[in-house]
Amino acid sequence: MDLVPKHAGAATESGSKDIPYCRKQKSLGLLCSNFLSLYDHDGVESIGLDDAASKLGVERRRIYDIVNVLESVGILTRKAKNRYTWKGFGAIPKALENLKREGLRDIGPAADTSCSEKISGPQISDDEEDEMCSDMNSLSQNDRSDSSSLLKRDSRKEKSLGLLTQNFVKLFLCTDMDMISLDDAAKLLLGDGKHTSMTTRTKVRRLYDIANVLSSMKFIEKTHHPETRKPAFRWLGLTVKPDNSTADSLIASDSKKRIFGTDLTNATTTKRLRMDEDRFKILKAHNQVQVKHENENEDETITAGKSYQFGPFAPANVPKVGDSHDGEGKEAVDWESLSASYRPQYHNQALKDLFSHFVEAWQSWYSEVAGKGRMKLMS
DNA sequence: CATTCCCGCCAAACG
DNA sequence: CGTTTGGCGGGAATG
Repeated sequence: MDLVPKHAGAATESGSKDIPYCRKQKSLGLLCSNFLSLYDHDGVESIGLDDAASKLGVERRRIYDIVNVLESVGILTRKAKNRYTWKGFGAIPKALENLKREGLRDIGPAADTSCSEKISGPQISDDEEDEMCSDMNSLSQNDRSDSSSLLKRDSRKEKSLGLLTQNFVKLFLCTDMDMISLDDAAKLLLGDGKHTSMTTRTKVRRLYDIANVLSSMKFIEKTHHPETRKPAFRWLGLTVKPDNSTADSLIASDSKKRIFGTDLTNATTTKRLRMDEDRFKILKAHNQVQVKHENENEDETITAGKSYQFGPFAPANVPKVGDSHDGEGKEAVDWESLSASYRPQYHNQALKDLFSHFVEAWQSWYSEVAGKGRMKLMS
């Protein structure tokens, strides 16, 4: 067997018409769609990375990328080495809820004792991973007291694609700005306050990756900032409100009502928060970003006029039953481009069916959720 | 030229 | 030690 065909360059004959080599055919976004379509079936519960890689015809490395971001949104969970557990789209709401809560918690506390608190140096914070289950994290703080070990903190997890994804999403869920450019996001989520060098470049690269995946799931969508012609992303997914009545879950938990309530007028200086949120605060102060209040303030339920009517997600059609012929308009999704460029090799045409299934599944899932009236759409 | 972002080297993190 | 995970950045493809 030979290794990967290396990259394009010049299509060295090699039979077959010609492989123009379209970059889009290999994008993470498309791969994500395929991945989702492939595993969103009834019997699926466990997913093997090798299996996924070979079935999707991609290198292992790519699977890690996909899986990491999907896990950040709750669709998957790492079960064991080489093994992931499929949780399904139904797990998304809960995951987002947690992310939002987490995000607000990190930003909320405006209480600051003194005004001079130079938060520099070691970010002791270690983002706990939350999640209700799994997490046998023992407090093994076997530190040798002193004894070197200065540079090298963070077990590396802090730079993970997964965390970046979560923070990126938090930005949308916990902020008032619903249009963010990757560049800004990179600056905001920058875990450092100085080395503004190539670190940002790399971060942006990662954000592009993440954005592609999230876009394929219709969590976000690329747009252009009104004023500036700069490209930015807008959140399409749904947002959940923290608490609500409807006794349903165990544990009272109830009201945390005043979570970061107070008000946005607090000009108090920030305190110490997550390294990333830290930067966020600063930028927030400079710009006019304000944290999102779960207040029922203008519920401007999406103006029914654009393509995304009620469906945060909901791909193409769907509105209701029947009507298989969408009347143009509503550019809908790009199933077109997707189907237009499947895989270069391997005559895979079953994907079309898979896509259909995917859409269908998502739809039913969505209506189920909507029926519960447990979440609320926001823009 | 600038933006997007794929590829895969190679090092941490496990067994 | 081998294997699994996955940062990280070059630089090609695209706009």
